[in-house]
Formats: sequence, C-alpha cells, structure tokens
Amino acid sequence: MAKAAKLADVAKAAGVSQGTASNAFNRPELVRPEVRERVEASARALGYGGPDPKGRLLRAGKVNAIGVVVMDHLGYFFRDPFNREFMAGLSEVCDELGAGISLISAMDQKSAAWTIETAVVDGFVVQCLDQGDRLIELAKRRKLPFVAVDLDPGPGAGFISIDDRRGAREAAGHLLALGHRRFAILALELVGDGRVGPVDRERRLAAAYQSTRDRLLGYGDALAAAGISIDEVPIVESLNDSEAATGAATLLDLAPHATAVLAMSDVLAIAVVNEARKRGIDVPGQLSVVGFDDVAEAAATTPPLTTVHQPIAEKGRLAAHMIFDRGPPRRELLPVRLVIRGTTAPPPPDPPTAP
Amino acid sequence: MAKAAKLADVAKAAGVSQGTASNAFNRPELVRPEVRERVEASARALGYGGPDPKGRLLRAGKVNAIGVVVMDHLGYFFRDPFNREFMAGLSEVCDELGAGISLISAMDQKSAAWTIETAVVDGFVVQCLDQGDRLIELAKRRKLPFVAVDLDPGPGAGFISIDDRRGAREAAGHLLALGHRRFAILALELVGDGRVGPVDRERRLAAAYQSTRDRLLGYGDALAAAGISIDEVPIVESLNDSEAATGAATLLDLAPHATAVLAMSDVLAIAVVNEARKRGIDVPGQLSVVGFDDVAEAAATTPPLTTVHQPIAEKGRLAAHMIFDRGPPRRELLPVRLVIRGTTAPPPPDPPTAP
DNA sequence: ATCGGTGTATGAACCGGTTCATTAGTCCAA
DNA sequence: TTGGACTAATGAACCGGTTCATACACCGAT
Repeated sequence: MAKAAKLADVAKAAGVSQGTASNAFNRPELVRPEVRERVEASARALGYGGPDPKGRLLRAGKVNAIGVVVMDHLGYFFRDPFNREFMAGLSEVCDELGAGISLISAMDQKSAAWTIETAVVDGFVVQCLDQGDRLIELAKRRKLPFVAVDLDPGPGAGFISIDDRRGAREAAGHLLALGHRRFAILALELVGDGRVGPVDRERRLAAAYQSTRDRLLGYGDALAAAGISIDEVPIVESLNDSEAATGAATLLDLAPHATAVLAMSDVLAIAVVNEARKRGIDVPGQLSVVGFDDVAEAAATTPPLTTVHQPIAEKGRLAAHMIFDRGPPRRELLPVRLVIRGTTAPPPPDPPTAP
Repeated sequence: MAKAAKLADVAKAAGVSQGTASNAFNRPELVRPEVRERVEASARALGYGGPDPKGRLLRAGKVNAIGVVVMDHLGYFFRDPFNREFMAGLSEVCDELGAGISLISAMDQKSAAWTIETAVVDGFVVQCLDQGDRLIELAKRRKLPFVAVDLDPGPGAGFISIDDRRGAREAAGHLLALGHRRFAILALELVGDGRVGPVDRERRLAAAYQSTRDRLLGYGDALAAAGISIDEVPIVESLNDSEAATGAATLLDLAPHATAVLAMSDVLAIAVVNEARKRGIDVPGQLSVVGFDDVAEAAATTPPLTTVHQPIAEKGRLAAHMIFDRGPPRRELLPVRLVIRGTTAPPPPDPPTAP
C-alpha cells in the first residue's frame, strides 16, 4: 500500500470498468444498486475517499471558484467594513451557485505574481484602490474573466464602480445648502506611498487612486459652484484603519474654524465625530460631518452619520455574476445617493471670529 | 480557433517537444535562450496564457491551498472579531508559504457536503462552535489533513483549543477575590438551535457546544469553591453578533442585583458594558464585567475590558502549520491568561437591599 | 583516441478522473 | 421469431501539464 488507492484500483477490485466506478460515485442512478454497493465496498476496503477533485477538475474545465485578489494585509482586509460588506454580497452569490472563494493576498508583488498565475479559479475579482496595474496585467494574461472594482482596468475586463464624483458633489452640495462656507476634507490615500497628513495643491493634483481623485473632483465641483476654491480648503490624507483617529486629529488641528468636514469614507467620518466629541465640539451643532460609503456602522453611531450611500453588497453580487456569466466584459456604474442622518445641520449662527 | 491553445500546440508551433516547452515556462534556465524565445513567440501568436494550473495541479499533487470551513453566513463571519484575528494569523502563514485560502461556506448541509467533497485544497480547517459532526465526517472522509479548532474532532485529526475551563475559572476567581458574591452570566449559544434568553438548569446541562460548556464548568468550579452554587446564578444565552445588546439587556433585567457579570466573549462583555452605561450603571463602580477572548476591541473600549486572553492569531497560525506540516495529527492546548484592565473592581460597599 | 562531464532536448509515462459512442443484455409487443 | 426500446456496462479518448530516464553533441583532460 505504497500509494493511495485511485479510482482505477477501486474499479478493478470491484470487477467493473473505471467508467462504471466513476458513475457509481457521481451518477448513482445509472448503475445497478447491487453493483454500486460492490464499488462502495471496494472503496471502503481500499481506503478510497471518493474521487479526487484534482482529476475531476481537469476534465470539467470549470473550477467553480472565484479568486479575490486582496491588496491589503489580510488582517486589515478582514477589519475594513467596506470589504466585509463587499465580500458578504459576493459570497451570497457564490453560496447560491455552490461556488468557492479563494483569497489571494497580493501583498508583495513577487509572490503575488506566482499566486495569481497558479490560482485555481474561474476568474478574478480585484478590489483595490491601489494602482495595481501590474496585477491587472498578470490576471489578464491568464485570459480568465476578470472584474475590477473601483479601478478602471481598461477595455477587455469587467469594471464595476460608482459615480464617485457625483456622490462627492452631492455631499458637498448638501452642506452648502445648509449654509456652510468653511470646509475641511479628510481624504483617503491619494497615492500608494503610505504618506499621510496635510495635502498641498501639488499632491492633490497628483492623486493616483481613482475614487479618491474623483471624490476630490466632486467636492471641488460643488464648492466651485458656490464660489469656493478647493485650493483654500484644508485637506488631510489619512489611512482608513485604526490610524483614522490620527488623521481626524490632524485635520481638526489644521482647520479649527471649519464648520463642516467632508470625509471620504465612513470610517474616516466616524473618526472625525469621535475626535470632535473628545474635544467637546458638538456634532452637528458646531461641526457637520458627511461620510462616504454608508457602511453598516454609519447608521448605528450616535448621532447616525449623514453619508453618501453606495450599494456595496450589490457591487459584490455583481462582481460574482460578471465572473460566472460568460459573455463579453461589462462595465457597470452603480448609483449613489445622499443619506441625510444626524451629523449635519446648519453651521453655528455665531462665527468664531473669522475675518 | 475553436479551442484555446494548449501547451502541446505551442510546442508544435515552436518545433520543440512538449517537455521543452514546459521547461521554457517553468525552468527557463534549462532551455537555450534562443529556443525559449521561440516558444514564447509561439505562445503569443497562439494566444496562450501560460500553463494551465489545472494540469499542473494534477501532476503536482499538492494544491497549496487551505480550505477554511465557515459555519456561519459569510457576512457574519467577516464581522466577528474573533474570526478576523484567527484568519489574520492563518493567512500570515499562508502568505509566507505562498499558499491560498479557500473559504468554504457550510451554511446549508446539502451544498456544504458537495463543496467539501469538491474543494481543491490540501486540507481543512474547521472553525466552528457548531457541533458540525457531519461536516467533520465529510472532511475526514477525504483523507486530507484536517484541523478542528475549539471542537474536539476525535482521534485522527488535528485539534487546537484552549483550556476554556481554566480561563473561566480564573475569570470568576478574579471577581471572587475582589469580593463579589452576586453574579450573572451572559453565555454564548449552548446548543445550535438558535434559542436565546434565560437558561434553566436543564438547558445548562444540555450544553452541546464544547467551549460554552467548558466555560460554564469553569465558572462553576470557582463559584463552588467559594460556596456559591451555579444553580443560583442567573444565566442568559445570547448570540454573539449585533443581537448581543438584546442579550445584555435581558441579563440586566433578570439580575438587577448582580455586582459582577461573567461574559463568555468580549463581544458580549462590551454589549453588557454599553447596556449598563445606557442604564446609568457605572462600570466598574457598580458593576464589574469580565469578558473572554481578548480581541483587539477589548483593549480599546472605555474603560478597557478585563478579560481572559487567548492567543487567537496563534491559533490561526498553528492551524495553518498543522495542515502544511505533514505528520501525524497533533492536539494542542494553548494557554489562557487573565488580563486585568478597567472593567473590574470591588463590588459597591453598600448592598442595595438584599436579604 | 578514449573517457568522463556538461548542457540541452526528447519521448513517453504518469497524474486521477469524466464522458460518450458502442456494445450487450433484457423485456415486451407485434 | 423478429424488431424496437430501454437499461447497464464497457473501453478508449480526452483533460493539460510535469518529470525523468535517455540520447546526443560538444568539451577538455588523460
């Protein structure tokens, strides 16, 4: 018993052809009960644990699994509420179709390349703010269905995104309509270089991440329409994890007179609200805050967060469908919608001494 | 061009043997640069995207991926802090080894069976409170390395757990040492039937989930040593998600005179602290709370949570190693340790009118 | 001239199944 | 008795690669 038994061995032991043995396992109704019985007995006797998926796979062609390329450290990935909801939506569809999900960590480019080349999947979903061009390239080379989320992969691949610019415009528009004139922006990463802190004009224009850039443009649109140049608005760049608190503090230090904060994610917005509370600044009495994404937490905070809703879970569902529905790559732009809750109000009537 | 090109086609087009073509891709140093060049050119011309992992897989035997069997809905899975840290530890090792992670949702038994039987993985990690005997059975049948976490799979499979009973004993012991005498317990699910709310003696003794039962035993040990019978202690069973708030409220209603709450998870403990705050009960001044697990959130709440630390990420790392290190199945019991932070203090000096 | 290396390419044997066109056998009706 | 219809089982052709023993050519050393 040097090697594990295989289907052929079982078949021989049961005195049937391999094809019959295969049927006994996969299409029992095609095989006489008595024979099936015999095959199963031989299998037990030989310690055969059922057909090896590796073999089946080769024949079947389809793997029935979708690879999710994760750019961040998986620890962070599991922590981020956006990813959570996205994955929940995606896995909903996978569950339905009985498909699996493979997490492909793309932390370092070297091993990521190998992983992407060898991942046994039917297609890839890349969910990255990161430029990730190289990874997209790699994935495309495998000629598998491929969907990018929130980052335009160019023609030849699926693309799911939202109208970031419009959402941002609505967020800023809402605050303007309330009467706000002094803004501050807490931005997501503009470039993948790990830099955080105050953003000058040059860096702002160098924004590489698509959603960050578009949201910035959207804010700018609305502000410009009200005669405010975004160049005058203090902007701070922050990571979207536990470091968000630091970003929020930096922003409030930098813009003590702002009456409204435009945060590019709910995580950031919540950090701002917390930081404000810590400083005794009333939200929304003295400071209005608008988030972005409308993650589950947004509705649960006190006060509940005014934010731009985007259909995160739907993005996940759509991504899964785009992988499994054969067909030409599609490009989908999902709607956004401002959700007004409790963190926005008119600015305080009494300006704190601004010239 | 009815079918996609395969390695054999590329080889023929380049005028080399298939073996050489294979080497050109996988072991370039074994092939003359000029020939490799030619192979690559043919590949491009034929639109060949590199060797198909499905083929390689069959030959290689190893898949280089580990299947994580998830009992809960994936949405919940991604939400739970315990899972997050566990997965972070597990994926740390996988990253190191360049291995992938397959999420296998085992929500409904029927499709779960199929998924487990056909998952292309080198081994399974089952992380379930659920009895899940059936799934364990299925996984075992595939004769793949197999590790169960927090649930004894019996001989023939790996097992990672902690000394739940001891941890619980220490938690209760700490409160007793502080002088507490009136306890209440907020328990995780005892049985997988979805029932929640007050627990009577009968149900307590029927506890099926291993960690729940052991923690209950541990609490009982310590209390008994102090002359308190666990039969007199109000116990409420609760889900470990957003419903935890409900459980906490039920418990405080049921045991208004308790000065100390033993919570079986940090999520539950935090829910108790929040509920207490909402009712104007000071923690730890009027009510002490001890959690279990020591998830990341535990140290970040105000006040920081006194809890029983268990090495969650280490469990994940160990699980991954046990899958990839060939060898006989091991059984590991990891240490726990009481971490005293800010939610425990001596009981209020003035008993509220107890007989 | 012979021998032992070294560097490349070849062919064929796997890897472990699934599938499908046939064949063999059985039953019933004409 | 023949034919048609239906059920079971067979055998061989894939699925797409990797690997390894072998062969060949060319080299310097003996």
